[in-house]
Amino acid sequence: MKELLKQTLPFWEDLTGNEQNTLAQGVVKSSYEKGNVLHYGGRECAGVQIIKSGQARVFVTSPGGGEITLFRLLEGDVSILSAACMMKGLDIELDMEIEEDSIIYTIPKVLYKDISDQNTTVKDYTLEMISEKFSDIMWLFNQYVFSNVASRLADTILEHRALAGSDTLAITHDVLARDIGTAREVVTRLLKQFQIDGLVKLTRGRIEVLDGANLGKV
Amino acid sequence: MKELLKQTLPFWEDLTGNEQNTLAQGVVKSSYEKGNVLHYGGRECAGVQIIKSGQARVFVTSPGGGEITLFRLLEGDVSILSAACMMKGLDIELDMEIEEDSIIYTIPKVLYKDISDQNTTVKDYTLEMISEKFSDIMWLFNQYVFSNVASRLADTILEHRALAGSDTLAITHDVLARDIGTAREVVTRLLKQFQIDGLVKLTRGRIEVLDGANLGKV
DNA sequence: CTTGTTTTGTGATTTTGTCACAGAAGAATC
DNA sequence: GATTCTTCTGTGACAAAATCACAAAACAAG
Repeated sequence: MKELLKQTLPFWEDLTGNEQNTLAQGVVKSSYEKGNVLHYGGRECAGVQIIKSGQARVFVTSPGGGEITLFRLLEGDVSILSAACMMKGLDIELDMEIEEDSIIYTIPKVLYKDISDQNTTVKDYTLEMISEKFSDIMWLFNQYVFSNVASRLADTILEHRALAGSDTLAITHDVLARDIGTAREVVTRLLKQFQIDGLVKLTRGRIEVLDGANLGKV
Repeated sequence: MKELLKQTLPFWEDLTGNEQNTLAQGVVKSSYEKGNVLHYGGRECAGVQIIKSGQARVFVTSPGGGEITLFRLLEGDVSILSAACMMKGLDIELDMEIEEDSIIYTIPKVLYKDISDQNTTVKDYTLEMISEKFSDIMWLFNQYVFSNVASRLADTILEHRALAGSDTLAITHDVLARDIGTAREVVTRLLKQFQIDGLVKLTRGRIEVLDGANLGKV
């Protein structure tokens, strides 16, 4: 247990032995199945989450049902936004969908807050993590506002390729549509064109990247 | 001078007399004329800025020349994002356009950083301000992604009305287009429709809100 | 080898963005 | 006060993307 915390929390060594113990004892382990959806927002949130195994997708939702993926959490990632509610001034609504059966350790918000109040290194870490996510989302915002759908789609496919570490992706048009915040039909039509252009090869539930270099230039 | 700092910086009273003096002496005063554009981003930034008088608009720019306004700075506001470069992990590109002749006091980034490193209250303030901006931009992102242009336009008009404190706004279609990140022609067409619907009255360089209540429901 | 479910494909329509100008309102100059 | 000049607004034509409404495959399970 302490081993996991030591590996994932950069400030671990700066904690006192006492703080380390409190943390290690307070951490809560949970398992989630693929398809589960958690919600953070308003005045309620889980706390700082550590992904022990599995994969999750953090996204925003429109009243009309539309979605756009902000980022994914992979094994070893630490999610600070799931503790947003404890930050003064930070009031955002997020959903998290478990994409692969996951085991997640949660540092309850009160526990994290106490340690953060006492320990400057932890506070610095929090600020840094928030800043990082802020940057990520600014980047996404720019992409969304200023790029056309085709190039956003191409980028997402390349991201998924990097994630999978393979040219063959087990992914549906629907997932891609949710990632980039558009309609499934639009993705289908564009992929069709990508295939005609020789960039990808399509089969049901599967996309094979044939020409990553040119896909990146779309 | 100290008076201004005391009024705008909530952590002022928590500083030591020494820190207060260092700050007061280090602050730089500058004046900017309407139309000036400043850029923050990458590894360079001004520092924490205090708007003594005037008005400015902070926005992002696309390679193709498109713009979208993130927020405005008014008299008495403190801009923390203009010091983004000193925050580890926070790497964003922003522009700031002076909309009214302004006098701005800047706390140089090194100075702010030193004080922030020594004083927990200042660090808390920084985290809170960043979080607030993060929230604002998440809200904007949601608006942009999930609302149609008409309702975004209506909302912006109402914001400008609140800002001006009057139903008659001295504003051009172009400004509104930059605010909501669309083309000027689109704004012209929509405003035309708003006028037909009896929501606003249009004259050159001027929009009069006739029915704010229904404009909010667009 | 049916029956269901998930995924993909397509046409028709609407909304929004882009391009290319034309016209109008004010400001500046003669 | 008439004329240029500049800024702002209006519009038609077209392209890109979103939305709606289904149909057709592909696969899974019984």
